[in-house]
Amino acid sequence: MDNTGQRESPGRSVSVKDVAAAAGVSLGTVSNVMNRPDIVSATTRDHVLAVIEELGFVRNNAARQLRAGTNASVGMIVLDVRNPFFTDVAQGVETRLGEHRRPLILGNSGQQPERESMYLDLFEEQRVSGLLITPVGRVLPRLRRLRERGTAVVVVDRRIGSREFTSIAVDDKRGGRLAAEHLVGSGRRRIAFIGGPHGLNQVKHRLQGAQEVVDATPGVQLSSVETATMDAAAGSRAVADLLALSRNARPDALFAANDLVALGALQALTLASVRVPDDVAILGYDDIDFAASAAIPLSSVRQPRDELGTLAADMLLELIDNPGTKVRDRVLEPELVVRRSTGG
Amino acid sequence: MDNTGQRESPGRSVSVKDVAAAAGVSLGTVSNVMNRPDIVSATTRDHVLAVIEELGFVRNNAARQLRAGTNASVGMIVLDVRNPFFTDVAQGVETRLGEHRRPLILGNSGQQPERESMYLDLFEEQRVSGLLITPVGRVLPRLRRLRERGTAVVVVDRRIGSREFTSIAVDDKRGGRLAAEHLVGSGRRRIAFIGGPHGLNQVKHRLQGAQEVVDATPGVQLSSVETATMDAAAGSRAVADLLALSRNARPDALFAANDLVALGALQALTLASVRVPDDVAILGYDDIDFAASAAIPLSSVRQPRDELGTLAADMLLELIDNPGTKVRDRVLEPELVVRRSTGG
DNA sequence: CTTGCGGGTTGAAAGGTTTCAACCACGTTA
DNA sequence: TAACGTGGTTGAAACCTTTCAACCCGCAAG
Repeated sequence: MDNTGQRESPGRSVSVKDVAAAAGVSLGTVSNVMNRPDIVSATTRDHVLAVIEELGFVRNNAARQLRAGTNASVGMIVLDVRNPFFTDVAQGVETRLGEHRRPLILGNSGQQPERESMYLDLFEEQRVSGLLITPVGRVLPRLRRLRERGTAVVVVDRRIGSREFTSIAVDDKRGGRLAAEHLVGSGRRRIAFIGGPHGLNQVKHRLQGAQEVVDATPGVQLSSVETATMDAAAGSRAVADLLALSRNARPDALFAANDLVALGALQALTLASVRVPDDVAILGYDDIDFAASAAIPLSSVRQPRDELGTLAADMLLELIDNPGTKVRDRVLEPELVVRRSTGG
Repeated sequence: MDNTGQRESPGRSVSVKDVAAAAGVSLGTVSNVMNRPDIVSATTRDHVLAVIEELGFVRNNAARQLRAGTNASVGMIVLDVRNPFFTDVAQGVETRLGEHRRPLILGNSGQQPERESMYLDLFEEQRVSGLLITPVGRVLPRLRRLRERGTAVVVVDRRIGSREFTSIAVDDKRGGRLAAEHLVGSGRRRIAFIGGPHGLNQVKHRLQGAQEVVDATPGVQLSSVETATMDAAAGSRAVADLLALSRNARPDALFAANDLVALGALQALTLASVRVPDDVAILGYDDIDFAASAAIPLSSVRQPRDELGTLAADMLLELIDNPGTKVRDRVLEPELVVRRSTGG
């Protein structure tokens, strides 16, 4: 009550009880000041607030959550924080959630199921009120359980086949078709797809879309190099493999499953003095900001990533506020952006 | 006890009490199974684990934390998630923490003091065991309070003048000198620094370093365009301003406070048909992965970002395990990477 | 036969908040 | 004058886990 504040003993921290004592009110009143300021008289309210400030009281969230049973935070598990596509999406989510005073807790699976699982544990134990996830491993049972517990779940950038969970994604098959049509249309005949693992739906569908177009066009062939991850290094390695092929077996176009892979491929090709787009065209996916400023500006299939983020957040908020909302499955359209790497 | 598991009522979730009842043991034993498995007999342990699994019990972290008084999580507040430099650092931190089974909760201030403050509130209420922060606003008092409460604090990528907090950073003044020396050495005479706000120490020191070199070299002048943020858009805008200058007042070299700004500047110059590096040289900072693959590969002052991340994590862990550790102030050395944008 | 010991287990307290029924003081209405 | 609201405030219960002293039981030592 009369200590000088500064030298707070590091052991125990100030609790509502201390505040109540110092302010000469009951414990419940202090709580009311923080949670329903309107029902407490102006004078006591101001007084209590002053005491709180003076004592440096900070509510213990664990206790609050335990009693109240709710946690405002939302968890998000992304595939790869180092991929600007995901940070852009996360950014969109974060700002929208921020408007509703909900913190976003970001977890990075890095495409590893174990890490994804670790973050699921964390969020589940934490009882977050909502979860946004771009799944890697077999997480459907976990998600079901989460939802049974009352956690809102939105699957991002991937369509869960069984319309079981609300999801938002960009039409990957369509993106694959756009890509292939463009490459074929500009005269390419031997297309190589680079990306992986094929277990990821994003990858699979983009490849499928391309395959459809190729199948429908005589004289064009599509091969595929499966990678373990989707970063620039993987792109470079894939190109190394392709360059090992005999000259006329080599592809004349690369379709990369994302821009990082494409940029890696571009670098490797340049290093090997292969001319882009003359000898080989390159087409990426996502249209991250860096695609436009690449050595050879990169053509890419653009995903509306801001929209993806804000819409995902909106759907999640809706689901949190109104758990009865029925499952929705929004699909956004990708868009082809032609630049120099494909001869634009 | 005999419900089919699947149709768990969505209201109340399974608690230790339920597990204890179902397993026919006491509540304390269940807790022991989870926290000190070694002291409980193998048979009961296995049995309890089986029941846990069957009932889908997930410990309530709020209650655990309240009672145990500890939270394994570590919070980190970065300046800008969309800047690959920071995600690279965060990545390093995350993997190192992961090895110690500590989750990392990432908050993004986006260079906005209010958001920084919001995340500080969050982490403080959450009673995280450690905090990594690249500060924007005036947060010293907050940090002091945090530490008084027993939270380990490490300041990242910025040196707090008063050796009050453990910190790790890269020598920004040195970086500024390296940059200026290189530009001056390759014959440039009118250098413009782009970045901001100058309130950020990173920015200020890089500018100071450059200034020192310029001051020591007759015939060379340094001007500065202050920006509100440090993204590509800011770089483009700054260039627009510079291009408005009369032809012979224009700088012949740009030193950007980070690579994003540099890339933005590069794009704007290209668009305006200014030749890089012939008419204007550009030098960035950070050496993010995309610098090398830019249209004109970007020279840059490289910061050892992986090291920054892992060392920061190490220092924090040390501080958590051993709160008495005395304040340290590590400074890493930047390194100049010359590429084509400065005529390499 | 008693005592001591040690591995397992139990039961209850404790932790800090929110919530809610009860209560109070003080006008207002019948 | 009695009954009734009403705006504020109170006190205790409840949330779910961890922790720790106490206890139990079987066995070895004295």
